Amino acid sequence: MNPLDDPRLTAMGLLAEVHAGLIARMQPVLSASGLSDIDFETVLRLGRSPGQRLRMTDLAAQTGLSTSGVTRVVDRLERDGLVERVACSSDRRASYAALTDAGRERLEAVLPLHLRDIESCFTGLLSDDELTAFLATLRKIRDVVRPCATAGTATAGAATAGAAAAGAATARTGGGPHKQVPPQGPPR
Amino acid sequence: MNPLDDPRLTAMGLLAEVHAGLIARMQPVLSASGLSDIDFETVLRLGRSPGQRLRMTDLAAQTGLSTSGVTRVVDRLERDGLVERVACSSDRRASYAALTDAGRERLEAVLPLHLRDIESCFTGLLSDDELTAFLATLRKIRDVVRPCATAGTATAGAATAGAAAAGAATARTGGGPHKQVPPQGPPR
DNA sequence: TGCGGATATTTGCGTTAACAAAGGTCTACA
DNA sequence: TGTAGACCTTTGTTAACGCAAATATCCGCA
Repeated sequence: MNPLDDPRLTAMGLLAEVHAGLIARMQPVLSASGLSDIDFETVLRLGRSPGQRLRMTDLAAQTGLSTSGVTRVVDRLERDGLVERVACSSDRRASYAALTDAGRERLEAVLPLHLRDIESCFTGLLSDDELTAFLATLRKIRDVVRPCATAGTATAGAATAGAAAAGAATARTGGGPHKQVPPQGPPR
Repeated sequence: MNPLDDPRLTAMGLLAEVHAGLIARMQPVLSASGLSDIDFETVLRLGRSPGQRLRMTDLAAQTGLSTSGVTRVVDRLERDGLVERVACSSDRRASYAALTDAGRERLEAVLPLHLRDIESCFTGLLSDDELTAFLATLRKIRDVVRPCATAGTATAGAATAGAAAAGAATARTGGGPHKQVPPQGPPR
């Protein structure tokens, strides 16, 4: 038996294949709206955040991009008028990336089609129970590979300052010193 | 209720987060061995293929890279001595990327550590039943987003010529005209 | 045999992202 | 007050990838 045919490798490959396949399926709708994957994710995360804005660093933590990557994404989105930089009043080092009205409109325009895509290639294929189980398994893995993503739910201290959970959008609104969680590995 | 908090978006985000998190977790072991993600995937797929070789185009289909991307990956791997180009005797346009002994050794050297990583962050977290169910769900999605990946199992005709299934390594060994399946979307 | 369309690979060019370093700002502490 | 260290963002550099074009080869058909 070839050790290269280990079922664990197959499992990883299947997961990667599904992810890549879904991304590829979503792409036409997104790019028809003039947004790359990362553009869409950025705009979506801003839209989900309180005040439709996020500090550059928090955006980097949420998207998995480096901070310089975020700088350039926001450069592009700002050039297109979808996002604008807003100075942070409480910390002059920081700046917010804030969704503009045009950005919000663009986002709401793609959303129905995008949701239809997700529905038709992913969630809609599964029964309620199956989807629930699938998501539960994903969360179980997520909690191991990105432990900080679940922080911020119970502990109110500054120890939870790192990246915000993907779906929770619990970004801090500003203020105190940021005890940055040491990066748990090279980004991406 | 904010339409941006749709559970379908959360589901997609969770899947993406798990995938990215797993990749990040695997990276240290791989890069300690001098291989990038894509290097490892390339070498692994070659190792799994009959004769430890694959035509450039087939490699592109399996990895999701463009053909030019494969050219460059193989350039790098060849420079490092892990892979070599071998002329295809039956079609002088084509060339194989073939794993060298050094490539095979490198691959077998990382494999135990890599499998340990997968085990500790993914498969090992789940009961047998849960893993089975998870993989079944993934396959269900895969069959929709990448229909050609399951071809080649029953139908013996030339219609199955496109990409080989991720785990099956059923690459054609040469010969007939290649009815390339139209790309089912922009790669990656 | 000879021609035309299709296929396999490589190369030029533009875009994007990560890493490293720089510049400005904040907090803590003496 | 003043200094040290940490932090936020941006910019320069380098690497990787996709697209389009170029080149070589193959296959079908007259």
